[in-house]
Amino acid sequence: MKTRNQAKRKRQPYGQDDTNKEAGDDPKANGTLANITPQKGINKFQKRVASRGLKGKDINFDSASKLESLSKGKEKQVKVNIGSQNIPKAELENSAPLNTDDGKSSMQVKSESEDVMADSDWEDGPNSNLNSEIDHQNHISNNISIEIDASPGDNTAKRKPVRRASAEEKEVAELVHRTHLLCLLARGRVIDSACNDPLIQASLLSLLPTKFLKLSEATNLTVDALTPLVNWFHSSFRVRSSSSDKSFHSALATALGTQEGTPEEVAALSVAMFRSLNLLTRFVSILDAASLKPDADKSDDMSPRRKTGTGVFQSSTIMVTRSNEPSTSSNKQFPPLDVDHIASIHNKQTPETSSKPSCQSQSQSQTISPVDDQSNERRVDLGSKRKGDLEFEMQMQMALSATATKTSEISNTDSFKKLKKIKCEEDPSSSSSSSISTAIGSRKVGAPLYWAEVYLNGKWVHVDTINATIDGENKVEALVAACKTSLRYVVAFNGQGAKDVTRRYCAKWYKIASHRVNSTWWDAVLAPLKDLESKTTQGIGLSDNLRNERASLEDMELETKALTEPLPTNQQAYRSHHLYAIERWLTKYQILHPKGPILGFCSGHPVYPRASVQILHTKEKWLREGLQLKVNELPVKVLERSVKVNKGKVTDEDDCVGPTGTIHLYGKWQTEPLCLPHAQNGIVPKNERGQVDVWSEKCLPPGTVHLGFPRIFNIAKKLNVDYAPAMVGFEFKNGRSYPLYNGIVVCSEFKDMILDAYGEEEERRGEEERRKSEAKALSRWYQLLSSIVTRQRLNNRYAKPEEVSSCHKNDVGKTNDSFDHCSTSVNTQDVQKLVSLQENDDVAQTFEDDHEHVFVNGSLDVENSVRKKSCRCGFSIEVEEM
DNA sequence: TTGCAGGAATAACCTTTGAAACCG
DNA sequence: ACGGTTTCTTTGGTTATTCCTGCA
Repeated sequence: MKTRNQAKRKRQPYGQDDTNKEAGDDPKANGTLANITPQKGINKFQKRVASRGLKGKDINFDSASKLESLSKGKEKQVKVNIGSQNIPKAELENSAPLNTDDGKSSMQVKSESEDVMADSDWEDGPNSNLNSEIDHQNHISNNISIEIDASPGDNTAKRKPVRRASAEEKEVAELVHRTHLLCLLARGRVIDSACNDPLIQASLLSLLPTKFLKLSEATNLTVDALTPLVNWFHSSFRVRSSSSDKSFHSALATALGTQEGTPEEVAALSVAMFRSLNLLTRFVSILDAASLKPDADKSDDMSPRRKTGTGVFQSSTIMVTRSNEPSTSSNKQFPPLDVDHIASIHNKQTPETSSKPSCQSQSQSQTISPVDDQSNERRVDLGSKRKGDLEFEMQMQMALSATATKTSEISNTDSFKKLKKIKCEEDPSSSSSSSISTAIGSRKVGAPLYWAEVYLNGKWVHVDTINATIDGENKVEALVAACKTSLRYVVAFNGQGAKDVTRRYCAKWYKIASHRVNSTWWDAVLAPLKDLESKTTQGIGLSDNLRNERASLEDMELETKALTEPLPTNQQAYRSHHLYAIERWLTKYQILHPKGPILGFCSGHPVYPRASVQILHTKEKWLREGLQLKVNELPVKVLERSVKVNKGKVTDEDDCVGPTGTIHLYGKWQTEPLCLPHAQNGIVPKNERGQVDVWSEKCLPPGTVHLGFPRIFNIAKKLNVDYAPAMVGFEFKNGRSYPLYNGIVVCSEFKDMILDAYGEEEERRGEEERRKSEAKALSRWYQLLSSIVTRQRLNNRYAKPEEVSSCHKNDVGKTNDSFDHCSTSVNTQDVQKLVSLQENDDVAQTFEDDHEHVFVNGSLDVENSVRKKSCRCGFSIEVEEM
């Protein structure tokens, strides 16, 4: 049996910690990719999309987003439906005492709308004082909408209504997120396997200048040795922002032929090239999955692409679907610090780009122009791009043109010279930002989404040929952030396997942790892939030992990185930081134990390791976990009992804070495994209520067992065995909690005896039930047939001769029909006997008269102490047995 | 302009073992 | 007076999270 609490825990938790606890629900049992089906997510997602299409008028996303745009000062007419409580403003004003369940939101809307509507037509509306109560009710029950004419000057519209995601929306978002992740993983594996194609590798080798061929024989390659190769590749392969609908493998071949492709293809080609040179190489991709949080997807969900069903799941280029995050401000396109040079380009380029954009940039501006037919590139929804976005994209394209065509014939304006100059001055890694490629349809333009990792001298080295960057793992995060992409999952693919290497590229794990899916699930998904990845011997014949060493070395490296994260400088980060904590952000039920060591300070607050944070519980709650307090332990924290507990009781007594007015909390270190009194002489130790609280098996007194069967207490009682009702939880109803019982607790030695007797008793009960139901059926047949016989007899006696024959026929027909339907449950012979009995004149005579029923004792229902008595005429009554 | 702190708002979670009135 | 039955009632405090505002 499930208590309410247990049932409620199905709800999706917010926190990361809680998320991990939820692992039990996850499809991790078999750990293979095939077993972790995205079907549930797809179904829910489709359902949601479908429902969105129909529910345009609801207060949900649609209205909320309309109001949101209203708040941004655009003049719009907005319809607001407040669920079923849609009351015109005039009524709202005149019905102050109106007490509705949703009264709060009604009033809220009212106050927020008052000024908005001051100039509206509402003033001319009918006087609601004239409305009768009935009219009023009608208004409420009919779905009336409020129309608001908002003008930019309205200051009440400044504050947009806050609509928060429900638990269901969160669940859907998470399922979509998981499904998307699985799709992206699958995509990564496709690319990885394409990189192993011998034909492609051979073609790449044939393209390679001979001086690089010797790299394949070198043993101790350094980063520097790779630089010329990377530069050569960077200059030989151009990044194009379009994609085709071809399979990835053939698209890759095409890209190889034209030496031009999407970032994904170019990165894949670079991986293939390294592999062709016998370098152990991974294809690395940022899995930019749909957001885990519902709100972040709001703008996306409204986009036509998803609405028409050609979204993430059907796109052939999953990696480059549109951004999930709404663009908020053009200024945010560039971070202030780490990528200063981008900002400098931004500043320098703006006047020139706006005045004379190059033809190249125009031809590449398919993300801006909705009517670009110059190429067969996919058309992309304009969405809600603003001036800042457009500017940014133009500048990006300028930058792109500058690098992608630096050896070609395209205009060689001053701006390009400047770009190149900047590029040369900067170190190779930061130059990447000026030569950022463009992902089609993405507002996360230029984010490095794909690169390679080459295994050099015992270390996986970041190699981004698209941006001509080597060993720039520390810069990826800043670049990604600069391009409004989130670096939540960085996955390295190799040998049909995959490994999460996010840690290598992420300095501030606490910032992304909450945007990542439940780690238990993710680890379970990756476990088989990680195995495949570590087993791969791509190009190098490694022994098992060496491979394991390599894998564990990397694991250690990532682990070290995870454990040595720098202290955040803002306090808020410590609220849910996985490594550090400060005292002020601890909850009521948390404490630092031991209080130390101090790892540093943040705004004057000492920083402690998160591992020192301990959960506190009351004595009772520890008991439920099978733990009891050690002797002489004092509470580490004492809380004032909440007002509610004292409410309704005599306040005078409770004003003085005594032991009853406080809550004593203890830490786990103050507890020990539960040591309950042992059952003795067949007597079950009971609590003060004469029962046993069975929160779990741990809470059972030693020597006893829990028999969770209905009615089993009867058996124990009958056998004269000592027992206690098993209280298994609470049901919360009507503002109160009721204990839930499930079976009994008895001493172990009686277990078999009771179970045997219970089995027999249940068998007997089942038999009795069946017998009763048969008897009931028989009795009903009896009644039916009696009435038919009576009717027939009346007809025979009083009806005219011609009617008799027809009536007789009808009745017989009816009876036969009934037999056809019910003969299975009732012995037909019995019924026939009854019929013949009733046809006997003597009996018929009895019924014919206004006879007095004569009841004979029928069956007794033992459970309800009800005896059923029947008259021979078929009439029966139920009598309670005293 | 940006990031942070702090406050406010909100959704979800957690709570956790009758009593008074009535009637026969 | 007593014992059994019916009716009443349908939380609200705490926490996590997010949004907003003001400030540096």
